[in-house]
Amino acid sequence: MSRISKLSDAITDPSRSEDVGASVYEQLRDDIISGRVKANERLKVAELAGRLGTSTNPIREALQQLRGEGFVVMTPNRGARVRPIDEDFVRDICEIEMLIEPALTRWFVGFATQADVEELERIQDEIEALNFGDEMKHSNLDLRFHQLMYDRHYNRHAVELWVRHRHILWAISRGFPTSLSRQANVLGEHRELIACVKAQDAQGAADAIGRHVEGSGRHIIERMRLLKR
Amino acid sequence: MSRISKLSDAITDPSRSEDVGASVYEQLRDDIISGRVKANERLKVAELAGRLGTSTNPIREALQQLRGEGFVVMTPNRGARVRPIDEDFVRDICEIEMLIEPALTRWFVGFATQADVEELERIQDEIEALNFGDEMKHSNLDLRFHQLMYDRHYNRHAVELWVRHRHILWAISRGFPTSLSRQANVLGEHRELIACVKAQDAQGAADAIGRHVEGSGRHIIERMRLLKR
DNA sequence: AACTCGCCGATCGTACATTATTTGTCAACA
DNA sequence: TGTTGACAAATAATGTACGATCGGCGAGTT
Repeated sequence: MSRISKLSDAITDPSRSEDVGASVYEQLRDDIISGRVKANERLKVAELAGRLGTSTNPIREALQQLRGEGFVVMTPNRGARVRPIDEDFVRDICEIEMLIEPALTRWFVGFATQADVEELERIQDEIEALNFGDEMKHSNLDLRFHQLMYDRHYNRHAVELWVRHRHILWAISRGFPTSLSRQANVLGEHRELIACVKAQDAQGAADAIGRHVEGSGRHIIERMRLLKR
Repeated sequence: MSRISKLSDAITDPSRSEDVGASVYEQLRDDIISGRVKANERLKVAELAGRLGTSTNPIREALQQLRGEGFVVMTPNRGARVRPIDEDFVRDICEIEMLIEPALTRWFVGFATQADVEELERIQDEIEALNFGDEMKHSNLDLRFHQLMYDRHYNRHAVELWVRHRHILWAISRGFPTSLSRQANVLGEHRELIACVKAQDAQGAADAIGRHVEGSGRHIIERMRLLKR
């Protein structure tokens, strides 16, 4: 396994020239999401090719894919620019999630089995035991928690949207510390969610997940503001 | 000028055989959405290049973009396959729209000016005067109608999602006749929507647009079923 | 029958050619 | 003198061609 996200701010070392391929995409995507490249900055294929130690074709294809996902905007014969990943972007995504996730959750309440509830509780116990000690582990547990609810939903398109949005938000908030207040809220909302599933209260569960998403978005935006100065 | 649009056996639409401006991307996308290429069919770059009269690079880039948008799935060193565009796909998209459009509409009710209402009524008058006589013209008018409501929304991401979904649905339903019952419903829902905007009834408007989307999706799915046999 | 080797086909990466856009220079003119 | 226009050179995107590499598949050997 040779996928090491050898970062590389503005200027990269051409040291490792072998391998790569699809990871050019990941590199560019990460650079955009994490704000290493500035908003609306022009992305020249030749320059990127030099930086990443490949030729132009992989760059071009990666840019096209990113365009399809909406991370860069391209105008004919004028190349690509990075879409600004700012507070508005986070707000936009979170607002969409505040529409989608409650709907997915509502469905889950009508579908969950006793085993599902127990699994949710098990994961939640792990999360609380970990108590935000390891960012990576916490993120994985949290992912499992929500995946358990969404993964079996029939609307694959909506779930994919959720996955993509979650990836983006995670990439943005990676490295941020989670405030104590937010930590408490996360645990509370998860517990409330489980209770609603147990009680078969679909509306309550939807409301809880709505607050969960909203709080998460708010927290990320506030962290972004802090980082700006 | 060496652009000879060398088309193309069974698969191409003869209507625009020499449209140079039509990009490779649009061609492939249309072929997928309209079902001209079968679900899960393999998309070989060399073959497509031959069919569309270009070399392989434009094809590769178009495929990458389509991958970003979710129309094809690609596995490393094994190329691209078509994501099936079936009833489930339409249902998934419509369900998402049934979440997003009401939210956008709700915002519009709180934002609309007198001039907006008048413009809506003007467009609606045109739609009714046309009375589904010309599919293309009707589609454009309908687009203007909804664009007027959504285009100024602050959540660009949500609006883009709407635009993309609308494009897909339009491409699928293009060529289908609209049933008389559906025609009546469309007009009624538009009028109801305008009335709610006038009365500043956000909830009513959201409900109306929800029914509008749901009805539209149902209609498309039923047409797809008819075409299947 | 299972495993290996080598061929075929297709993708992936590199290099090059072409075309479009931007930039810079200079001269004509008010 | 400052502005504008055209034209030329640079810059970068788009398109073409080709070799390298990987995965599948069947023949042949043990």
